[in-house]
Amino acid sequence: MNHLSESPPFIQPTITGPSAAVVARLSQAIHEHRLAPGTKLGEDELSDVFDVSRTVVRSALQALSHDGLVELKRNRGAFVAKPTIREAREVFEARALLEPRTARSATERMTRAHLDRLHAHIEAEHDAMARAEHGKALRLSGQFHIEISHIADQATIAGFIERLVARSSLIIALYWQRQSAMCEKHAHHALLDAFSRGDADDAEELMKNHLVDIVTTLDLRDPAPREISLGEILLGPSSPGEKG
Amino acid sequence: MNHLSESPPFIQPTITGPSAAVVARLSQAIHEHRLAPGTKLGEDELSDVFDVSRTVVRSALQALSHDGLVELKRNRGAFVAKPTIREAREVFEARALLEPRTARSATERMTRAHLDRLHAHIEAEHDAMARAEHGKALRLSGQFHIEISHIADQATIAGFIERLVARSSLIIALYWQRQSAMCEKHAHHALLDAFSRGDADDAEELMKNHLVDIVTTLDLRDPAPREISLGEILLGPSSPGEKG
DNA sequence: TGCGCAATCATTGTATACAATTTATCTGAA
DNA sequence: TTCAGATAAATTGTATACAATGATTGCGCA
Repeated sequence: MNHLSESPPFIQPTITGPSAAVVARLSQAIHEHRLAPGTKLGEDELSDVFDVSRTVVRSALQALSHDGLVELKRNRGAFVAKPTIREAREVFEARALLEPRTARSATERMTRAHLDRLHAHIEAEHDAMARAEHGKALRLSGQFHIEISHIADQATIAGFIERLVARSSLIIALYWQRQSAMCEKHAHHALLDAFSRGDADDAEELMKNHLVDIVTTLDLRDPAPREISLGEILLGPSSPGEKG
Repeated sequence: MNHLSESPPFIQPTITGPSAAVVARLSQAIHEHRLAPGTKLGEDELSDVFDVSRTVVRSALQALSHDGLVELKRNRGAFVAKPTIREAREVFEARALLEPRTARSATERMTRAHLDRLHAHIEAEHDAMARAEHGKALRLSGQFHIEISHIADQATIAGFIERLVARSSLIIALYWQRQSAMCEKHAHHALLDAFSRGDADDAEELMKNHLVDIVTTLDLRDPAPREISLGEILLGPSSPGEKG
């Protein structure tokens, strides 16, 4: 179709060389929910799959861990990150702090070329949805936010938003309630409309509401399934079976 | 004196093991301006100094590069990062977006223990200033902001602020104008006062102004010293000596 | 004398070998 | 049968050896 179809992932090239390719493949797989949170990422296995040495695999895993996509446990290995409910809330609080203002800045700097690019992006999202390619649709949906942050032309903040969007993908994988990603499409259309009208106030407000909507579709109620408290739940606090 | 005197650096343990120690030593040295921006960080040299293999040095350098303290140039080596004026502006725009609201949140969660801790911190800053230990004073000054972000109890945002403070240290090393860090002390005192009064509005406003003050003490005017334009400056635009 | 080129040197990037730790399996006794 | 302990296998952490790239120096030529 267009350049968005197989576009490389969004993590900017903090690292280069072969490990960058491994980072790209892994992060794309995580963003498309082909790798579920908690999945073990064995070094030998990855070096075998990608036909590179463990050295570059380890470098890639370290990079991914810095971006919050992978969790490294010493002497235990690498796992696809599994954000807790608390972390999920924090991520969207941070996004609420950064993205509305960024949408405003983007509006002020928006050019015709930018608008065309965003329009093509939404088309690609729509396409993926229509073909029921949910993973790809989700990845593109996140990338839309990143495109906006880049238009705002604040590399530092854009970097933060990239990290937050990446973690949001994991959060959605874990805590998504409904199957309807329809609202996404509508919200993105509305944003594009505000951009094309040059209405910065509206863009800021729409982004703010959009983020609230996303959180609303998540189930972030405090769950019981914490292994530590299991004994307490069954036996009451300070049971003799649990030591200090 | 107290635990703040030789406290470990603030980068939270994303990595563990020997490389964490290398990261700690290097980042502290950078924060205290003992390592100037642009300094080459040779792998062999570092592995010799810290008595570890190049493997762990490389891991440490990669971690530092992700935190923005070190710049990795492929096949060229690692250098202490040298933020441009543009990046400097971006960093403080990001801080302006995050820190005032964080100061508000911190106020709302502030306990007596937190207040005592911040008070001790300011004392340590004052001490370092009095002894003319400028590097240490600067590091503690940045750490004050990080302490506040931790009190706000938003790990994700706190992580961003840590990165921004780290880069701010480099920015100050490059673009500081006056020698007077006095304003810092006063501003921190005023913030502590707002915290102890539980005045969230005031804390937010003070933090906002404090950040503006810091930027004011920097010289972020567009400079000529770009090597590319040197020829143009001396010979006029599109001189035959420079090729496209 | 000044410039361009080439060979040498130094440094970084990658792969592999070894050490340390964790996990799984097996044996044996209660 | 079940649990504990010990041994074996698998995996990760670290060090070192080799390859590739970039910087430097010296030579030759104009």
